Amino acid sequence: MSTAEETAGGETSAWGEVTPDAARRLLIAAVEAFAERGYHATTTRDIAGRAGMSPAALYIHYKTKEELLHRISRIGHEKALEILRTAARREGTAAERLADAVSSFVRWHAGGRTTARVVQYELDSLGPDAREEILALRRQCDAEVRGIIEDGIASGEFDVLDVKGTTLAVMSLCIDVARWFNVDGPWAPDEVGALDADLVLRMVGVK
Amino acid sequence: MSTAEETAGGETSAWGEVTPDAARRLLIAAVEAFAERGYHATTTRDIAGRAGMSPAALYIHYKTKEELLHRISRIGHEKALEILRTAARREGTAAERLADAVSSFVRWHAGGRTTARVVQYELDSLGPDAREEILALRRQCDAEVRGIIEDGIASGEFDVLDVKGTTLAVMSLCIDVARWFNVDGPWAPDEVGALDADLVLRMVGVK
DNA sequence: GGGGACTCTAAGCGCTCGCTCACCTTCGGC
DNA sequence: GCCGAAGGTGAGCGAGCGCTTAGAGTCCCC
Repeated sequence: MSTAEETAGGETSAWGEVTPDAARRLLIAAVEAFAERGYHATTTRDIAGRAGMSPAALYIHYKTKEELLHRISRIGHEKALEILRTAARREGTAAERLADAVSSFVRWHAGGRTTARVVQYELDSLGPDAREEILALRRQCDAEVRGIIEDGIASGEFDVLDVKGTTLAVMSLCIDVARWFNVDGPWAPDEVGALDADLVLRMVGVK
Repeated sequence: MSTAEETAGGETSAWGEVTPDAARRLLIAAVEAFAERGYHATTTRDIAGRAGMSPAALYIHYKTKEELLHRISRIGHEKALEILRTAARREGTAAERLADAVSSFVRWHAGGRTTARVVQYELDSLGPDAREEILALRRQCDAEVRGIIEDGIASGEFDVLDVKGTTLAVMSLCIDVARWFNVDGPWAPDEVGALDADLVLRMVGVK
């Protein structure tokens, strides 16, 4: 049960808010199809077929194919933001919070690679308005990470030359996991999370 | 340095080997179109139009639209490999060679973002045979970076826990530049290259 | 048990896609 | 000055696209 299980791993919880059931099945089918082939190469017939429905059924629940991508992007970014926000606001030193943020964010990208891939790489397929809405969420994600780094500098824990650039690099490390991570590869999401957390701490001058 | 210059920056040199002139113009037009809209969202009419030709002219020089992507991917990966190989084989300490590799590789991704975007993110749009050929080049790129890191460990310069994971992280940092870099943004390619080189040296435990 | 809301389907519309084909130029060699 | 190759065009083919529509099945409330 590769696909269903992978999607179930940490993602169905996020799709739980999507109702009714048929709409959720279509959305999950769309995530899988977009992740595999890309938004433009995916046909509405393919999405409906994966959900076990006729092509027309899609349009009962969604106005257009783009609305599916929009919904997926928004829910995915909200989940990403929640992950980072949780890590940023917990108790602990800046180093602990940064390591927590990176490892959980990386775990999300690795374990939910299907969703993460769509969320991170299909943004440009959205129309201008939808893209701007999603970009605002993305800036909030950046801000959470930057906040932790600034805290660490203020407390003297971190030694950082360029806050904005280092923040971008941290995000790069996390997001790029969605590009290369392979479920059948040698790593478990936990391992990549721990490894990248260690590397990020080195980047900010801890140890 | 708009599109023409950006393309000229480090890329037309690479396209110089493409002849005749019309074939090169089509190829450059395809790079721009693929980078802007993605492979599947780009039409052959758009490519031909950008090159100032009729839609049919494309098929005099290329058998299919996919052949264009294949050619772009191969030439781009060969250029990337050449950049990394040059840095890996120069004189100097492992730290100097790693910093050189990262900064020049990042400069290529930032300055030639148009090409790099196609090369790094449109791989899955190729057919199985072509993809496998390109993946072989990509593995060679990884190997060059891993080689430098292993040299640094052997010489005692670097302190690295996981060679394979650290190599992947270094590549992530470089490649992801193609996703976020904006020509009109606050950074010059040189600056990003220097910043990321510094961060990578921290990751391998130098300083 | 009849009516309305909701869900889904079969069929297909209009359009654009990748690609082809018949034909037209341009030009160097003799 | 004629000829064949090379490089180009306008028109258009078959296919598949996103999406619509007319109508059938199902369920719940009265």
